[in-house]
Amino acid sequence: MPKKIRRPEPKPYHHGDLRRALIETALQLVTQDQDWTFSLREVARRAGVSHRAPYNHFPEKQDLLGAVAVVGFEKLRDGLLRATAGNAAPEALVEAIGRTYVRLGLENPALYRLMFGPALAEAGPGDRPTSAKLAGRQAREVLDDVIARGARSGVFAVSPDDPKDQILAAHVFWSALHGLTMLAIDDLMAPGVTVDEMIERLLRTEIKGLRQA
Amino acid sequence: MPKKIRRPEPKPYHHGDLRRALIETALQLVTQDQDWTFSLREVARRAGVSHRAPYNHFPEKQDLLGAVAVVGFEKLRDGLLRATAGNAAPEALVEAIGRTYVRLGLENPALYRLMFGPALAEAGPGDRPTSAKLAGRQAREVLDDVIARGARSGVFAVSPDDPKDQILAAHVFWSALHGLTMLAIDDLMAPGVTVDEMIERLLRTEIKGLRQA
DNA sequence: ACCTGAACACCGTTCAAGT
DNA sequence: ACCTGAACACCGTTCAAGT
Repeated sequence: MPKKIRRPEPKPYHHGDLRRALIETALQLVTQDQDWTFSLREVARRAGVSHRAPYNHFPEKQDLLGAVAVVGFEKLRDGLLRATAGNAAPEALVEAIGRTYVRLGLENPALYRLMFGPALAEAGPGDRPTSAKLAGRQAREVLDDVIARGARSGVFAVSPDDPKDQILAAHVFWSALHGLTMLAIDDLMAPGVTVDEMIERLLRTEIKGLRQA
Repeated sequence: MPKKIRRPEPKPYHHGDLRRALIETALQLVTQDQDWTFSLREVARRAGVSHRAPYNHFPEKQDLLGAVAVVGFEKLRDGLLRATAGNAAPEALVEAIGRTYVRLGLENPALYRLMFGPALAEAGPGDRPTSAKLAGRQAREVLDDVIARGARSGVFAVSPDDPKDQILAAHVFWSALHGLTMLAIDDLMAPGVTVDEMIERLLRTEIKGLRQA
């Protein structure tokens, strides 16, 4: 029998899946320390590698930020999907997805900021949309689907046969949710106005604006 | 007659109103170069002073960013005030202020990002809201006023006697406008969806959601 | 009171080597 | 192929002086 074949793990990953480890470490900085302005060197330090090592996996710091944002958007998408899993009435679905969206954003403000902040700045090779942007759009598609269901049921003033019409309606709802989440994170709401009040008021307004006249 | 009393301006402002000059220089970087991540040293360089000089007027870089954001919020407020100067019908006022808000934001994306980004992070002495936050709230008050006018005219489903009700309604509208502006700046809208389409759709939805049933 | 210049402890990124 | 370590050109902020 060879002596040390059973992986003594002399150091966690002096080689191995460093790419994944870096994303994980960065995500930890964002989620646990609520720090979305970490330095690449700090990530490398915590991952136990030299400050040069990340460049073997990400051409620029920007690309690591993008990778973290992708994970964030995937989490958001999963949460929204879970919130709309049943086949409730369209209004109830809109309420569920709206509450979930804002809650997920405020649960991890640093991650939300990163997702919609520096991570989106990359250009992407050849003007193609960045992977973070694509992940963001995929999260939004859950909203599209909820609106489409309302359109098909005839409850919403949205054409069931016109995808563009559904997408526009979903974008408006997304705008409201995104704006509220950002204003809440930035603490820009007037004193005395709570987020919960705002969510309920926003949902009532948006649903009314969406409903068949 | 004395020889050189007519201001030979040996150097623009080796002393003088450096504070204002720094804000002006930073604003130029943001507005003309669309760079809202400038360094303090770069601002000092362009202003023709040593990199230490700004610290005589701003305790931290953050405070200069805050001062720039204040100017941005004042410009936004002025624009919104101008757009709602007449006494048009409530719906027309909402449309005018909405279009103006998004237009102003997209006219200067870097400034809008700065205003709602790093500039808001400061804590402010003793938990008092930062001057940038106060300026942001003052800009929002123009929205409050438009909603209040609609409430008094009986067109909107908002109580004319309940300021909180008006503020909530204004916040919802603000959320939608802010969200759309951010999504547009971040280029997160689905391909094929234009900002103009979005503005019109958003205004129709919000006005419908606002109107008396 | 306001400015300069040197200094400190950091960055992101690159180069030249190591295995 | 992936890693290290030195190096470069920057930062924000502070200290010790200058006027």
